[in-house]
Amino acid sequence: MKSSLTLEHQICFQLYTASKELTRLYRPILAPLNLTYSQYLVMLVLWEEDGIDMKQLGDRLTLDSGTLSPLVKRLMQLDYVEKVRATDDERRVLLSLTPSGSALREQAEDVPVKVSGMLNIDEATYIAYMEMLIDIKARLRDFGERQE
Amino acid sequence: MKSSLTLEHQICFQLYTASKELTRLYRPILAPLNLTYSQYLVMLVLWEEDGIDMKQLGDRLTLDSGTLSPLVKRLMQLDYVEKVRATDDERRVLLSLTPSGSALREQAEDVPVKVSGMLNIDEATYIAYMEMLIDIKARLRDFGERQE
DNA sequence: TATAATTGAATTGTGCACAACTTAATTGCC
DNA sequence: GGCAATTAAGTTGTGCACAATTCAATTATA
Repeated sequence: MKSSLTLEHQICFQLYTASKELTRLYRPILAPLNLTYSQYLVMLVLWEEDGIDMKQLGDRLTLDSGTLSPLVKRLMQLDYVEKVRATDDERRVLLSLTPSGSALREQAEDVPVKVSGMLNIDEATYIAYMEMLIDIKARLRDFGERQE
Repeated sequence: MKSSLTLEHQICFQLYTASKELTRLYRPILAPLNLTYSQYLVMLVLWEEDGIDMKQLGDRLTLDSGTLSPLVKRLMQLDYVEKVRATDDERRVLLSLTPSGSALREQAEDVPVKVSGMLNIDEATYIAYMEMLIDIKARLRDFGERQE
C-alpha cells in the first residue's frame, strides 16, 4: 500500500489542497452576499430547514458549538438569522431566518451554477466525484465505528 | 447541471467535510510527534527537500507567508527546523532540518501506513481517488488561467 | 424526590488560512 | 548610476476549527 513519504502521493494532501482551492473559488462569488464560505453552508441548511437548533446544525456541518456560536453571532449582526430559545427544552436554541435571510436565497440560487461553470464539469463526472468523496467519508466513519 | 441548493448535493461541501474528517484522523497519529497536520505537511516537504526557501515551500503547499511564518516559528520552537538567510539573495530564507527534525522522519514513516489501514482502501481505489482530486484541481486551475 | 449524570450552548485558548500592508533586497530600465 | 517596479518575508487583523472548560437545563436513578 502507498506508503512513500512524498507530499503529492498522499491522499490527505490532495484532499486538503483541493478543498482549499475550491473554497477559494467561492470567495468572490459569495462576497456580494456578504458571506464567507462557512456562513454560506449555514445559510444553505437554514434555507432547507428553517428553525433548526444549534446542535442539529452542528451535526449537519460537522462543526461544534465553539465554531458555530461565533459564526452565528456574525450572521445575526448581518441580520440574516435570529435566535429563539426553545420553549419545550430551554437548553436548545432555535435559529430562524430573518426576512433578509430568506430574501438572500434568491441571490444564492445561481451560486452552484456559477461554480459548475467554473469547474467546467459534466454531470456524470460531477456525480462520480461526489460519490467518491462520500465513499471516503463512509470509510472514515467505518473506521470510527470499528474503534468504539 | 446540478444546481439544487441542498447541502449534500454540493461537491464543495463533500470536499470540505471529507478533508476535515481525514485531517481529524491524522490528529491522534501525529500527536506523538508533536505535530499538527499542517506542520506535518511542512515536515514532509523538508524531508524531501531540505534547505528549501519559504517561497517555494509556500508554492508546494499553496500557503502564503502569513500562514507559513508563524507555523515555521513553532517548528523552530520544537527544534525541528532552522532558518538561514540565503547568501546569494538576502531576501530568501532557507529552511533546514535540525538533527531532531531529521530523526523525526523515522517515526513518521508509518504514518501513511496507519492512515491507509484506517481508510481500509485497496491500492487501485486509492489511486483512482487521488487522480480524481488532482483532476478537480486541474479544472480549477484551468478556470484560473482562462480568467487571466 | 434528591442527586448524579448527561446534554446544549457558550467561552477561552491555540493554531490555521488568508487579505492587506510593511520593509528590505533585487531587478529592470532609462 | 539612479530610480521605479518587483519580489521575499514578516506583521496585523479577521474568521474558521477544535479542544477543554463552564453553566444551566434536563434526564436518569438510587
